[in-house]
Amino acid sequence: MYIQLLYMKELNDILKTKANLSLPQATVINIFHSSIWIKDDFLLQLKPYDLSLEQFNVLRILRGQKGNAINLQDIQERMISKMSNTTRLVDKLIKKKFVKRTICKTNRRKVEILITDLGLETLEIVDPIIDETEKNITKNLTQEELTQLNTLLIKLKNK
Amino acid sequence: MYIQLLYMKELNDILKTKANLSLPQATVINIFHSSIWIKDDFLLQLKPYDLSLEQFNVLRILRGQKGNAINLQDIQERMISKMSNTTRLVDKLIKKKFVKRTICKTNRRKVEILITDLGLETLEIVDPIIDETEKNITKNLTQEELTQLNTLLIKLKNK
DNA sequence: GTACAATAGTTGTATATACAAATGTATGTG
DNA sequence: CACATACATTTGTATATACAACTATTGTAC
Repeated sequence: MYIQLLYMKELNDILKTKANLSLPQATVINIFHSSIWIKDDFLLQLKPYDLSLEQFNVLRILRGQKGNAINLQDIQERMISKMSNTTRLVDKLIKKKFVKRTICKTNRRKVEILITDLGLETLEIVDPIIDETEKNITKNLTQEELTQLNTLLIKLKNK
Repeated sequence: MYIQLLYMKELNDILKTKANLSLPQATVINIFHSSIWIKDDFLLQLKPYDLSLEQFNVLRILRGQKGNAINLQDIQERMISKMSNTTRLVDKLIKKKFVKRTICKTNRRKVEILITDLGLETLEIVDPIIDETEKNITKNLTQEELTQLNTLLIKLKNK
């Protein structure tokens, strides 16, 4: 009885979820699944450091400024997902003492964000972990296949 | 002055975001960007019908049951992202009168979810819009390229 | 210089999601 | 049949995100 139920369920899965998918549908689903799969892996790695994926990314953006401050708009442009509320994301990084915020002297509407030493030190620890995760995630594909995948994804978006 | 600033900014973008990316890094970023790009498009299309992407997906899962009820666990297994709290997602669909919930007679721990006529009618309207969106999203790639992309994405995840 | 629009961020509110604990129900063991 | 355990869902709480309204500052036109 149990075995039959299991069999029915698997059959169902195949019928309901795998079959009948058009190529556009399958593509969309596969991209979603890949993205979620990768994101979950990253979050797992970042969790011990109390960083969300986007917080980690913003820290890297700030480090990329090499000591120069950067304002919120410019951060937003470089973010992976253009989420509304970079203010509050930065608030959280401030609370953790990973960044500092000062008001721009030449234009007081602007805010200048700068990574702290603690932020830099944290990146030093987390970076290799993320590198390793990225390598691990892509390890099933050869260099050529990865290049191909990137080419296809870029072509997908750009008319 | 303006032109120079713009130039500097673009140069920066190239240096900071495009260059120096390893193949694994580029792959991860491209998958994220594709996913976000597609999701935003879907959300835009679904917005007039007050449906989130996952709500729409659950409605389609329920329709796939062809009149049979399905419990929360089984819904969850078929969802795109295994988000915690299918209860509350279903609550929202109930509030919109798209689904009904009853307690399973043979196992009262379980809950049986069934799509309503209103839910089915809404799907009839939204389905072609989503189909069109999917086709539009994938229109830059040929059939062979889409097949290739799917093959690579599947290979990426499956060891 | 006053008035108006544009810019840069912030705050409020609603909804979404993650995670843990709690509730209620069913099942297996002695 | 009392007990522990497993199961299916719900609830509580914290955080994340989306969107709109708001504040403060700057630029521009007259």
